[in-house]
Amino acid sequence: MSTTDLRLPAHAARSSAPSDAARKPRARRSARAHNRLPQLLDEAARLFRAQGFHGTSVREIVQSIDMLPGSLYYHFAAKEDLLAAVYEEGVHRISERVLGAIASETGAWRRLEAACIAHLEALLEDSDYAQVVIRVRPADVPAVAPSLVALRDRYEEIFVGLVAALPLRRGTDRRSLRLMLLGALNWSQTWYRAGRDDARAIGREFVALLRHGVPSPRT
Amino acid sequence: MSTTDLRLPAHAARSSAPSDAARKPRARRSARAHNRLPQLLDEAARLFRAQGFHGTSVREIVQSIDMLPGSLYYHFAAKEDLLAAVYEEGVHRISERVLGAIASETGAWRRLEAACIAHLEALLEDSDYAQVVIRVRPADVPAVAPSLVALRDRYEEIFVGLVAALPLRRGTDRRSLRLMLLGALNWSQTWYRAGRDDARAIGREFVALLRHGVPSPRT
DNA sequence: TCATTGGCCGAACAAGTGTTTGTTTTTAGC
DNA sequence: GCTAAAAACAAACACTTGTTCGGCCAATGA
Repeated sequence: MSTTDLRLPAHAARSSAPSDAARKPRARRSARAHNRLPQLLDEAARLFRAQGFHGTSVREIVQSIDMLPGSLYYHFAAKEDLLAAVYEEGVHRISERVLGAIASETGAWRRLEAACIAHLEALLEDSDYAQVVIRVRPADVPAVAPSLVALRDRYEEIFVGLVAALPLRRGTDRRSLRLMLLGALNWSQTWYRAGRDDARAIGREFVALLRHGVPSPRT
Repeated sequence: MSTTDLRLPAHAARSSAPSDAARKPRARRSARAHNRLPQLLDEAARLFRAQGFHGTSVREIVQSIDMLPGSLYYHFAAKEDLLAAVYEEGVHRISERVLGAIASETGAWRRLEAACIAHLEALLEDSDYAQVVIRVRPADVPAVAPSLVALRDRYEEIFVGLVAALPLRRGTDRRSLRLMLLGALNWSQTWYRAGRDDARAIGREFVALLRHGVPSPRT
């Protein structure tokens, strides 16, 4: 399912012939019981989210799970590939959540609203992985930037579809609509504070504002 | 005019008595002919905007203006204070631009629109300074974070006023309105591409969407 | 003309960076 | 129980990071 060309460490290099056609799906490496890759990813997500990519050192990441810096390079060829893995998982989680939310809804506007709420919940109250997707700029990680952009674009395709389904007057600029909505949603990461704000309420409010406009007086 | 408690280098320390009342406005240090502080700030803004704070080293900054790393510390006590200076200048520039734009407009909605367009122009097509304000997160620069937040909050007060002036139905949540609008505007930094997109058009479009809502069919 | 000092150089410092390599321990399959 | 691979250790490497500090020189105001 992995679409990023994630550069793996040397020991996991492609088997043999450089031009072997019919490459197997390459079953995920056995995965033993004692494998701290999940914890490694969790910690990386936590720190990348809180401090960004350049603001987080590999020592910081491995320290909190009692691992040594060098051990990271058994799992990933470089720090940037660790970020790529976290990012991919983040996109995966948001996608799942959003797709799940819209599946049970009918009606273009209700589906869009459900998607926005799910997007926000994942972004504000859920996992660190999702937040990394919004927090870290692909340009900060040159080696894997194209992969990250591709992932994000593919995710936003969901919203392209949702907006396309809206019953709008002919000639309406649906791109602006989408960009405005997603921008407002994503930026909420800046001002959102748990307890004070509520993801569901924000999502509903923003969609309503976009749908009906701001309520004008004496109407 | 400086509101950030910008920690200056040692040679510019407060004169003498620790508890001297009636402190002079402290006229800006003489500023000789040969002073490359402006170029230093320009380069810092350029790089902080493109690569973020942690992604930019002090050597990178001074190198492009043929300065040595140590010389930076004649002007600033720390790298973080350089960022603070750039940030402050950025807020100053956006503020000037926005205030200038709304001064010549009457009518609450027209003023808001003018402000958004000016905000976007500064953010997308104008100076690096303004972009730093949106790009760099205060949390990335702990030592001066409070100052940065205060600056940004003070700037956003302009929009609080503009939104407060809108003729809306009683009970409308003006905070959501403002957050949605500013969020959408700020996030445009992510997808905007010079040539393809146009700041003025984006501003007009977003304000229109917020005012009237999306145009529904057969109305 | 001369003392003053703003502005910067030159050279280093200690700490931290991502990464490599050889080796050891642990686990799974036969 | 033996073996082969997985997973991680231990210890370094080469380099970059932000920062310090003494000295130097040109410009400035008297």
